[in-house]
Amino acid sequence: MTVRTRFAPSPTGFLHIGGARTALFSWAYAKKNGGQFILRIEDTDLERSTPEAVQAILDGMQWLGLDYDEGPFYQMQRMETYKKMLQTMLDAGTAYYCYSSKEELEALRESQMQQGLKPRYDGKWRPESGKTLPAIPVDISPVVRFRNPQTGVVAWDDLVKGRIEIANAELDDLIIARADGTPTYNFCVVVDDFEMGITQVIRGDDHVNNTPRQINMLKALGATVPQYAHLSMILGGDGQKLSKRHGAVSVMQYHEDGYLREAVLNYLSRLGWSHGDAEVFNMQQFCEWFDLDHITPSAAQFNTEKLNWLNAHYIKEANIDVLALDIATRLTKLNVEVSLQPKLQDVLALYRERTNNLNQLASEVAYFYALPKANLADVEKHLTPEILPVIRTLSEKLGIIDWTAEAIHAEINAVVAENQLKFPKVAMPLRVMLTGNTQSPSIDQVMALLGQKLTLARLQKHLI
RNA sequence: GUCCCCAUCGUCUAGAGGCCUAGGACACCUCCCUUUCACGGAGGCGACCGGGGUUCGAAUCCCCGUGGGGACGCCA
Repeated sequence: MTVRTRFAPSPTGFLHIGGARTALFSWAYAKKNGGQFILRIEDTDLERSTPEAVQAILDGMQWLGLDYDEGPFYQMQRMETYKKMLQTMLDAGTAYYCYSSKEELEALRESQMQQGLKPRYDGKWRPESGKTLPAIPVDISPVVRFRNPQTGVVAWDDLVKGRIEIANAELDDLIIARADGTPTYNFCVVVDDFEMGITQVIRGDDHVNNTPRQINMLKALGATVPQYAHLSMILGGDGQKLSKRHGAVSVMQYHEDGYLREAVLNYLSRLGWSHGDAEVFNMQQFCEWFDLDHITPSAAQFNTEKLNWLNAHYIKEANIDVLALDIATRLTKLNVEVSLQPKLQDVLALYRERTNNLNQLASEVAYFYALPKANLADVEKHLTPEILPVIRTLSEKLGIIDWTAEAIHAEINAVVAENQLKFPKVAMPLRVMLTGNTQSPSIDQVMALLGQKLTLARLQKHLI
């Protein structure tokens, strides 16, 4: 049987890091096994689903390069199918109408909680042989409930967590269609996973408790039960759960914040999954290696430091033209217009090894295209009255040489020797004057790249 | 409260009874390189939650604690 996996987010917000990892693992599992990966938008919650969120999820998937073979399917467009299935179950007696009001159920829940019981439906409207159902109230439109078995156990061999068994006695008759007739999550999932022929359901840990109910419904429908793999959650850097209020961040935010998709992908791959000592690998390699056997069942904490390290690695490895395109965009956001000279690719070649972030890289190279403003403390510290004459002499000599890093280096060396100075004594003021910074690559290389004209002009400004 | 899940360095993890005086990676520290800051190179610090079993032998298996997390919606 060919492998078919799916990613089924609800469009109530952006694609966050946990969802992205779930999608990544499902995607990789399909790729690894030559199967299909399906995207399904679970938008049956009219209250909270938004088209913006749908778009945000699609954008996130695209940025990460998680392409799907089928979909996106939208559950709201599949109502006919759900209604048909609902009727089938009603006819078969595996589902029934329930006229209990919300208030009634609320009261029930409360009293059960007080008694220290697990809150659950009391089965008031559950048809039973020999049982007389209450009179149907006229003012209540009914919900539909699944008639869950009351005895025995539901068990499955979770591909991540191992065997899990739950007594049916722990389960109650869940609502599968609301009073307005729309089906609920647990029912749609079951119908879709069944009809879409999903073979492995890879999803978040928080669905473990839904699994036994879904298995029971699948069985009631006569469907083959897929395999399940429940991924543990990703905790924030502080070890706390991620939520809208606490640290949950859109994957697109990582793009904004200067991360390369390759770094995010590689990082996410290693969160909860491993392949021996392998740390750095691309997605092709990942798809070859990926398996469910090496997923950790415990929760993982997000660690920005390691992401940064991977980001540094991928910045070094990136195709220089692709990198230049990205950095040019970021420079534009900094109101810096990239000119033809010096070539951005050359600048990046000199700078890319020194950073772990694209935004940082952009701001570090900005001075090539816009006049830098050195901070006062640096100016005072390095542009001393003693050194300025030396720089002036150097500046004059620089005006008449071949503009190569070697020649520049030789000139600096010459003045350093003449004045019996140390190299940094001259290099530092040059840095401040030319880059506005006290940190840069070799100053001779910077000057070579900046060009003779710009270099002399910037020096001149400080020598007046 | 009830049910379910989890537990190796600060963090991500390797580990399927002897290969473990527990390996790798990030971070941290030291040194080297050096034209500043990085990069890079070489070292270092650092963990099997506790207690009982099982076994010749347990990080690995079992039980009990403890701690953490999840679920208990006409949300997904």
